[in-house]
Amino acid sequence: MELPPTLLETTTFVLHKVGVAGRRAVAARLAAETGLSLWEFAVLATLADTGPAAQREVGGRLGADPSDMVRIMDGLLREGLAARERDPADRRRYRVTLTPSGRRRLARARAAVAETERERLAPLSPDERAQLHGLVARLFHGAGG
Amino acid sequence: MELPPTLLETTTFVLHKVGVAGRRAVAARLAAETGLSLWEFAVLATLADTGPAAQREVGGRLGADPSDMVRIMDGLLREGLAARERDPADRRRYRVTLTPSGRRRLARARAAVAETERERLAPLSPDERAQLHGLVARLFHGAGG
DNA sequence: TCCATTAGTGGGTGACTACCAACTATTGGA
DNA sequence: TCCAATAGTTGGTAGTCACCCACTAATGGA
Repeated sequence: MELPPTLLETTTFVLHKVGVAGRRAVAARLAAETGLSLWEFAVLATLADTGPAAQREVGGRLGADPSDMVRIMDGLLREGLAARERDPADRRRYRVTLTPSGRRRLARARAAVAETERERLAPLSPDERAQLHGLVARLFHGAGG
Repeated sequence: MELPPTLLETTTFVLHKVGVAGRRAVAARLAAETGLSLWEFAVLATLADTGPAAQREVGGRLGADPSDMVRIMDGLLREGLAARERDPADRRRYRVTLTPSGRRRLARARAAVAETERERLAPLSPDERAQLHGLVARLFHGAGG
């Protein structure tokens, strides 16, 4: 692909290409090494980072539709990576928790993601990687998610 | 969206989010101000940057499937932004050219893209924008497109 | 002259994403 | 006690994206 200068000079364009390729790489490795989808990984990570939570709260954090959350959670339950029980204080809610098995799977997933990350960012020095992360993080927050 | 640290610390993740949001913003503005899709813009830009070319060559440069190129080109022809005639030297090929009208539309499109780019990258100083562009460009080439 | 190859075309698919509407069970306040 | 609001669930849609196959017309070399 010998892209024309007009496109190569557009930061947004290159950024998008790199972002999509990166996401694909992470998703592929995650699936191959842990059997998890990106959404499943995100949910497990959320549970680990913020503790047990209602299904809707997890979905809200990740920007996932409640109806999609159900299906993601179904998969995690089926594999015993997460557990859910009704919240005694409000029985409409679930209290979703990470199981020990889920915690182990998450550890493997983190490693897979980190490894892919290392590969993809290999052209940059550690300083540059930190720079890049800082810049896109600012854009991320600046754009309101 | 209060994303969990695990995801926020993953450069690939944030990069993807920013990339997709940026692309959407550019596409929306492009559509609103010029009626062009991103692919149509890319094709016009390619024709302007590299001169008249066969349909397949344009598609090859952009990484677009030949069958998709046909449909994109149909739209451009319908609006009189591009013209195609059979290449006399090899009548299987088309020789696709940019019309004056296409050139004017492209100019407007470039302005729309540049404006959106300015908005999206507003949180960064000019130096930082250049830095970001340099970093992602290296990743783009490093990853082989 | 025959045939493998190439440019362009038309029709279509499968994956993914992000949605939406309608429903049940439950809650908490009027 | 009644009811609006909420958590979760089910089923389904619409758009995009990147493909793939089969076909025609034309080419150029054996």
